[in-house]
Amino acid sequence: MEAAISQVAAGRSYGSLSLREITREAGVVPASFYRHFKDMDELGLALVDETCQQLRKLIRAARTTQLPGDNMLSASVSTFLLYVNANRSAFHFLTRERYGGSAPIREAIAREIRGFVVDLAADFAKFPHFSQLPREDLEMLASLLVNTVVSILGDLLELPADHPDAKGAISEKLTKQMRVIVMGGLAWKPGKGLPVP
Amino acid sequence: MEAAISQVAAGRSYGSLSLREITREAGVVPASFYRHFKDMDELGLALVDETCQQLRKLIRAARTTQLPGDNMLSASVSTFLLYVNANRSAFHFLTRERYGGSAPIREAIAREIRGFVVDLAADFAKFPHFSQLPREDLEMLASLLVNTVVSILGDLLELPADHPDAKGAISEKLTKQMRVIVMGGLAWKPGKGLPVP
DNA sequence: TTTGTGAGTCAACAAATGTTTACTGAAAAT
DNA sequence: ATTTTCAGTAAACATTTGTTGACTCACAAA
Repeated sequence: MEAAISQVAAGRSYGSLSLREITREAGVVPASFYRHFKDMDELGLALVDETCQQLRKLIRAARTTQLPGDNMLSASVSTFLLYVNANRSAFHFLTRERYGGSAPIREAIAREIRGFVVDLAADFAKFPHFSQLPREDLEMLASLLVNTVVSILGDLLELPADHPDAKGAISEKLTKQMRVIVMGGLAWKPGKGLPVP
Repeated sequence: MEAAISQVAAGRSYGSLSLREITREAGVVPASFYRHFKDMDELGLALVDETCQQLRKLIRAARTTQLPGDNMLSASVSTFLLYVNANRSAFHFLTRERYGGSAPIREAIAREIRGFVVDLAADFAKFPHFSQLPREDLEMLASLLVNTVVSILGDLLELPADHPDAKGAISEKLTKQMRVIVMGGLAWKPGKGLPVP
């Protein structure tokens, strides 16, 4: 699994990796692959599972620690970006395979993201200001936030691993964008988007 | 080129396509490939160029036609989604290769997106309300919008080609998200994101 | 102590792949 | 009318690939 993920982090797409390349990098004979996975697809799904499990752990930890406050946004952003830097290859894998992978892999990742969105919407509902909004609107706001983070994540991973000033600019940009979304969300009134004939 | 793009639209990633598969689908012998491209990389870049050129044409047309107004957002969203449906395979290619492709392909697509962002920021600057903001903030808002559209586009393309009600939901969601961003942008004041020690 | 089992090796296989070289014919340029 | 160019073909090549079956061997279970 490490061999596969490191190849992906090095710029290859998972679908173009050959079984033999992976076993070669793992220092093992090709036939050994079948002792662990029946398929390349199975390996891919295992990788999605593992990386998402790690990520969920982080989110859960952040959710219990974080308390609402003034600089909540920039604090969350910087802890998130720190975590990303500590796990670049995992995020590389998820980012590249989110749309680039095979159908089952894409579905698995989409499921995870949908899960994050639902959880985040539930968090929003705890704020008095948002508690009145219908679940649909909360999820629309949550997915806007998540998509923004994911987009910026993609840009971040395209940078070489050590490029501190560009990273600073990106983190600042993400914070601003989240602030825009939050302000827009606070101004949001439900029912304005109904189809008008 | 059509052969390659249709394979990608069918769910394969470009990097996993073989030269022979492409010539086979094109109804041509493998050696003929070299009459047109020296490399698979060259084909890939040609595909990026072509699809982006088409897209730029649409944007330019929309920019001269569209006039600011009440339902500007939902109008732009629905024309855009119509165009996407008329060119699904091109967008499939761009979406899948944006992060999944080889380095030169990713760079080419990133360049195009940056171009869109800059153009959109220039459009924003024409509105009296935005004309005061620094270019950096305008681009931050523009990229927020573009990233949101691109994210939703990814979700849309995962749906089967004919699924009208889900498409309606997605278009409604995108319109709402853009409205949130615009409202947040209107409330935005520059200089609040400065580093506070 | 015997027996299983998990993880690995070796050798082999047909199939598929990228690339080259020499050849063909139609259409365009001269 | 002749020549050049363009796009295609045919055959061959050395590699690489996925997968298999028969084997070893350490170590845990019985």
